[in-house]
Amino acid sequence: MSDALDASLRLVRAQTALVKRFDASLGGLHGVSLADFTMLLRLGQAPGGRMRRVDLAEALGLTASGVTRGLAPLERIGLVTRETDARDGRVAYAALTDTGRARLTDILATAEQIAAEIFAAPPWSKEDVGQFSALLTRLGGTGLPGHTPAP
Amino acid sequence: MSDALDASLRLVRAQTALVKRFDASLGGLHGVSLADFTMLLRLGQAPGGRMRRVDLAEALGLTASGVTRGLAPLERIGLVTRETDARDGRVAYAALTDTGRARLTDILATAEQIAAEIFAAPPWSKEDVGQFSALLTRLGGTGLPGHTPAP
DNA sequence: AGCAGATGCTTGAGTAGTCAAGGATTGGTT
DNA sequence: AACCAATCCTTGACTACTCAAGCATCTGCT
Repeated sequence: MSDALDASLRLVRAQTALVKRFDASLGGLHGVSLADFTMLLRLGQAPGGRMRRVDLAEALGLTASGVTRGLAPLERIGLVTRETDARDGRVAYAALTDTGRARLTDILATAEQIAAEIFAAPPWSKEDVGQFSALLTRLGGTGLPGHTPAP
Repeated sequence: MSDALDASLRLVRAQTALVKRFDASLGGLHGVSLADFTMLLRLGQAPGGRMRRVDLAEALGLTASGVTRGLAPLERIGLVTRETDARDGRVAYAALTDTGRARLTDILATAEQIAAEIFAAPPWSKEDVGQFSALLTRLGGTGLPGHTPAP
């Protein structure tokens, strides 16, 4: 088996393990999944804490229906609200509520901690993590805006 | 946002993109998903092309029920059969059929080609891929047995 | 003005997994 | 010999997505 195929299969395994770990900690401490957190985080990075739902889908690599379904529980528990556009009756915005913004701060702190733990053990040097991230970007993660790994 | 969290989120994105690509090509050419291929591949690596279902689950990072559900369509189309253990009535084996083995050969060739394409573009040097794979191993991918990336 | 096509969003149906519960079989302990 | 606990596997109910279809609204062309 080639290194390339080996790396591909390992990537799949690594992701499921990583998601499981985030889901366990985020779910236990804050009652949200990694997918929930990712949505909240992306909204938090947008100006005004709001985005058109279709743009959110694009930014997260989901379909429009994935966003509809994913936001529903967050709206239900009051972290996100739906807002309309005065000019265009088709579009609906997803916006962080004040509660949502506050919760996001806490959740982000937990997520940072989990990520730090994951990459704490060798062979992860600080440079490794940066390079690893850069390499992953090539694999389809356009990633999040405004982030450039430390040189 | 830390590099560690950034890398984690990119990993998730990269995996979904990679899976989509494999699924599209493998599905189009052979009618199987990446998950199907992974199951067949693991069986193919086992002595006699057969494993206890519970061991297959462990090897793939799935639950026992995930294996039951995942193997069902492969049994239905005749790539895998169920075998019993003469000594222990509880266990059931999953075994590649001759057809399954032949199909696996073809599918593997396609998978190798896809992986090669994915890692063909810069910044992927041969060493990068090997190191990348080694780093991924730390993230929970125990990976597949018997593979050591080229030095 | 009015229509055609594009855009934004939701919904129904399907897929791939999880967990929890349950049935069958085995093996160890008395 | 009889039971109790552990092991293997499947099934029902759920989650989180996908795609395809559908509805409402907007925009550009005539």
